[in-house]
Amino acid sequence: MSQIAVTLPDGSRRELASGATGLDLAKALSQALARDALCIEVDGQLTDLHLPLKDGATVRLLTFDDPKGVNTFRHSSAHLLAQAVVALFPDAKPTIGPVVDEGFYYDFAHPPFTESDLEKIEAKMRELVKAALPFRRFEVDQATAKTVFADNAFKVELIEGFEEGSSYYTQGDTFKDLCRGPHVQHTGQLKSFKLTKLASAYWRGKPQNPSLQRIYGISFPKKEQLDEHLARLEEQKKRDHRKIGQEMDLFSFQDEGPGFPFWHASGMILQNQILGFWRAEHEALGYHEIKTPMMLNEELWHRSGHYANYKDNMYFTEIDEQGFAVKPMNCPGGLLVYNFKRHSYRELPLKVAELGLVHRHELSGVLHGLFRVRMFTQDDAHIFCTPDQLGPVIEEVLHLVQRFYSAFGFEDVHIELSTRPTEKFIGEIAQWEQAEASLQGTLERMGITYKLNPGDGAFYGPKIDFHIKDCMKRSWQCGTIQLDFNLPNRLGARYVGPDNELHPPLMIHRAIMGSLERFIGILTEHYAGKFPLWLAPVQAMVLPVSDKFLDYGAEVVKKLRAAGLRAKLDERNETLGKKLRDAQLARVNYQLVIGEREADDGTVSVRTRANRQLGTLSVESFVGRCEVEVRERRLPEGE
RNA sequence: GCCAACAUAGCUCAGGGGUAGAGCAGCUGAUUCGUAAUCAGCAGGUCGUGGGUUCAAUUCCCACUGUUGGCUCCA
Repeated sequence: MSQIAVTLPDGSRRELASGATGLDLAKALSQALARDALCIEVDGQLTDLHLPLKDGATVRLLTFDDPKGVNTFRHSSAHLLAQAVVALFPDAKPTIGPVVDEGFYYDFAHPPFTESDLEKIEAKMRELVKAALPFRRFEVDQATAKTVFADNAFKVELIEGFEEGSSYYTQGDTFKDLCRGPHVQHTGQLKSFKLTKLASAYWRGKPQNPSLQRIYGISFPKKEQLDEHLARLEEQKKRDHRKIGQEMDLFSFQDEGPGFPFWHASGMILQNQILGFWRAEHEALGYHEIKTPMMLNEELWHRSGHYANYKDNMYFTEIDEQGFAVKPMNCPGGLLVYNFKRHSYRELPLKVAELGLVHRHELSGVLHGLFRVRMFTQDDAHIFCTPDQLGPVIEEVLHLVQRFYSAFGFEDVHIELSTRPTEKFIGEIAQWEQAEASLQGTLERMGITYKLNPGDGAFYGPKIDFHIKDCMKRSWQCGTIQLDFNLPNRLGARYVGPDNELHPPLMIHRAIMGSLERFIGILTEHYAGKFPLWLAPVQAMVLPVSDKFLDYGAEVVKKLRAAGLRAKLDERNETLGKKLRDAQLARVNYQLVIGEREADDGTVSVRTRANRQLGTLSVESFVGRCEVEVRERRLPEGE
């Protein structure tokens, strides 16, 4: 047979010479495709372009535009990295080099690398790119594979773990690496890359295994894409909430309390504004707010099951010879309040909110600004209801969550539904299925798109998680709705039904922000510290053109404060330019310049943080304008 | 917790085996200023903590504390 035919994604057929490869197909289609194609999908199987095509196959050429193409590209980049490392450090043993969300990494058995090693490795990689070494695939049986990689115990271990034979790839004459593939055509395609981080990691992630040196990198086909990526990282660094938090005096961390944030006055304004909004939203829906103690008798945590499952993350102490634990969660305390009196079915659904300060002992190495702390405020609520009420209750929470996020400008919300784990779960399967159907039905009725994670639920119930995207396209899991078939039983929660019998209520844990502290961290980076007026710690700075107008300035500030605005007077003996600059750098929403004209007319000259002149306004009309902006919780525009 | 790097003035950072430096912030004074940095002067540090080496340590070594980046992604 001298001809084969393949089907292309658009359904058309293409005839090729027998033995033609994916690359031949790409060449036949277009010059650009021959250059940009990274790998090919043949009957749903990813494979290499240099391999012959099967007659009658359905094929799809993949470029960097396809996520699978990105994967192949970055994976090949990891191999390029390994090749460079081995060339420079012949003793280094490559282990694994997978693709991750932000690029790729490769782990080597080798003493720690230094930053200057990274530069050398990058230079070697560029050399190898220039050489445009082809990737070639070889399939071998296990025994052969073991001889090929006999000098690398890690690879041998991997090979021993494989069910079938294995494959390896060469890049030029001197480098080969065990790999499932596929890979790009040649190293010349892997032009734009950057090694970003050095780290150590354990072989297979287990602390008892040898420690490996991990090198992280990122790569793109085009330099502009790399530059754009690096610019984005730069922007993220500029917006780092730890840096802005320091600049704006929002919070601090002290050696005396690692992982325990100290909230400064400006940061408390953010907290109080957010919580004011939060409370208003909850009150409107008939939530009751409670507050339970930070420390409770250890015996409660045994009964609740937290001791058994969570004690490594809890803080313990002793009071009057009794063991006590600092609460890592609010639910047991909340249930004590629920159990304090008898409840009727007529009270359900009962919605009980708690802004609970919880402490969790996180490993010292994972602490990270406000994003990972050991003490935080959960915007918790527990809803007690009957199974029949589940749908409407969930619908109300979904609306609330979306309204809440949208107030901060988070419109891109991604929702995931996690269902019963296959093993290790409590409760009846029928109960799970009813609840899952109810959650799923509600999501679908509301026309919400969501991702289903079968088996990912907690052992005590299914859950819905909310992920928000910040303006830098980073995703953050914040809100959660978790059904709990466990705790009401463990702690004996009941209500009296219409049948005058006692029944366990269905308990729902839910949070919108998750952690207030972390949410403020996210907001800080999302807004780059340029908070909307309703949140801003300092909303207006009054700037006298000279200290002759300090008295009038004080009068203006007094009026603004009387109207509920957070205003300050810059009393320093500085030039106007200096005061403007400092107010701008302090991210104050409005700069109010006052001089002779304004003092005479009772006005202020208004300049916005976005550097727009609003002209001269009477103090009253400026206040009116701000009141509207605050009431509507208007978001900053184009700053 | 583990691996690595780092810790110098309120902040950002330079320096280096022999009495510690800059810019900004602060204070004092001059200037009285119209939309992103006025000028001059002053003050400010047990160089994270503890130990060791040395005639001498902030600098070199060790430990501790804290911070930073990693520690799920499987050839």
